[in-house]
Amino acid sequence: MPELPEVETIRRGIAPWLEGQRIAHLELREPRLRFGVDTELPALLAGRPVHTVTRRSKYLLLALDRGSTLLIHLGMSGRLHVLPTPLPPGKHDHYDLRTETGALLRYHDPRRFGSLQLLEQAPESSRWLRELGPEPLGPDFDGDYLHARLRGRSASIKALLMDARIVVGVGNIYAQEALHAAGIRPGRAAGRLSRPDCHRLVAAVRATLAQAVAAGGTTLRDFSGADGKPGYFQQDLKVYGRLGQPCRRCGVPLRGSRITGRSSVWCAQCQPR
DNA sequence: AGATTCGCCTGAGAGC
DNA sequence: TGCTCTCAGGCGAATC
Repeated sequence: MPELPEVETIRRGIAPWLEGQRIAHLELREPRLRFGVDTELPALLAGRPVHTVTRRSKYLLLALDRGSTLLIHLGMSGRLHVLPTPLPPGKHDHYDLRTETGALLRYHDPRRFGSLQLLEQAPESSRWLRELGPEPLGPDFDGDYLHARLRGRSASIKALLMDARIVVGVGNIYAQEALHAAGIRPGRAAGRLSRPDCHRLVAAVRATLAQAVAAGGTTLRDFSGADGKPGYFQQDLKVYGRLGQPCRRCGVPLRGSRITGRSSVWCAQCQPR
């Protein structure tokens, strides 16, 4: 389930194979991804250069010529692998992107929640990116900003931490981890967080994500990097998926609940309010 | 406007 | 063994 660290891991893995190369061919075997992939895309992409591979939120942006951008989202089960040698496509291998130097990128996505779209406009003003909040590891995400955005909001802090309009890239795993690290209960009303709470939480979000990026992401079931290797942040998880097990910090059994439809685990002792 | 739920998907695991 | 049920979740759309 790719969140920011997993997408960043993929970006770092594929960028050296794509930047400065030309697209030879897109083989689109299954256009029924999210929103439906334009079946004209192979014709539109053939022969075009890839200048840069960047990330915004959980999107990968391949900057092409003429101001176009190929926008890739991995949904929650998407994987992009660089294949050292061509292999016959398997089930759920929905597209291949081949460069003129022969690099082969293969997209695999059992749940098909991912998307592939060609933008002809500046990506940051597209409907997909324009409403997004700041990058959690960037300079605009700080305690004062978060405090201002949470003021007056009655929804849980966990729900708003996962709201991409407030801050991007934080999904269910890292929201739970950051809240544990900051000592804040996930179900607490966001508007009731003090300014120091917000500073602590921002520091925890940044530290958690940075550690996860350094570890190559979290591999639970199906995530792996562009080289096919799994991440290893899962061994550092303090609360996610550990309902009933002892808190790694204090030993008390971890509690769980459902917050806006998503499972949440926390420590009643380390996260008092 | 804000809060919450639904729907899109398939695979894994539990229970019978 | 094999069926059915539940859960997982990013995120846009729909609903409350």
